[in-house]
Amino acid sequence: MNHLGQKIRELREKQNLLLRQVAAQIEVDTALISKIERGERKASRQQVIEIAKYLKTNEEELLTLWLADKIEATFVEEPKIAYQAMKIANKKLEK
Amino acid sequence: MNHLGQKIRELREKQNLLLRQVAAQIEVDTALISKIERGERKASRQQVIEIAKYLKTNEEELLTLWLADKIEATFVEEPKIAYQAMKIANKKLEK
DNA sequence: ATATATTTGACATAGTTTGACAAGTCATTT
DNA sequence: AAATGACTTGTCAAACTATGTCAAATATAT
Repeated sequence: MNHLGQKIRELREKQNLLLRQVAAQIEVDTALISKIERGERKASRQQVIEIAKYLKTNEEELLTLWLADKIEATFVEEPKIAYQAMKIANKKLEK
Repeated sequence: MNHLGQKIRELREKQNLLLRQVAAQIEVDTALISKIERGERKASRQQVIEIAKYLKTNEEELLTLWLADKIEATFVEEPKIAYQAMKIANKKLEK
């Protein structure tokens, strides 16, 4: 889990930006960005879009990581049946 | 979506049981079972277990359908990126 | 040591989910 | 055509969960 947060942190550090700077841009508290990067809190869809814009990165890529985190959170409590359930869910996508 | 509800209805009808009978066993309102079967409401994990017991079917199989529904619900609003996100999430399971 | 950056925990509040209830439809029986 | 039985639908309060902020704690850099 936490593909999104790791990616955001990587992008932010590469550009030498502070949490506070990202926070100011997307108009939330610094603590929230910190939590998002460490996977302690989920970003909203809209926040992901704004972060992508500010970090000048591909919006769709970030949203994909965000969604992957959501999917993983769904099955993390059910390791025994997760694989089989994923297989079933996947059928929806092949159509 | 709604693998679980369809399966429950199928099992219930095969055994000629009424909604009200299932409802009584798992101690909820009939309306709730109706909604679960039609996918209007999610069953709780515990309800799935109790339904499996009462309908004399494999608990793990029902829980797998229940989880598949939850996974599908996660990506249904994101059709464009769902496939790629599923691919990423899947990596967790191959380990 | 000080200043700056980040993390943590607690909190209020906003938002969502839950299950029950009452009223509704629809099909069958009397 | 009224009554009955099975199921469905809409609404509501209560329970639960998520959200973002604040203040304080900790870590890092100068």
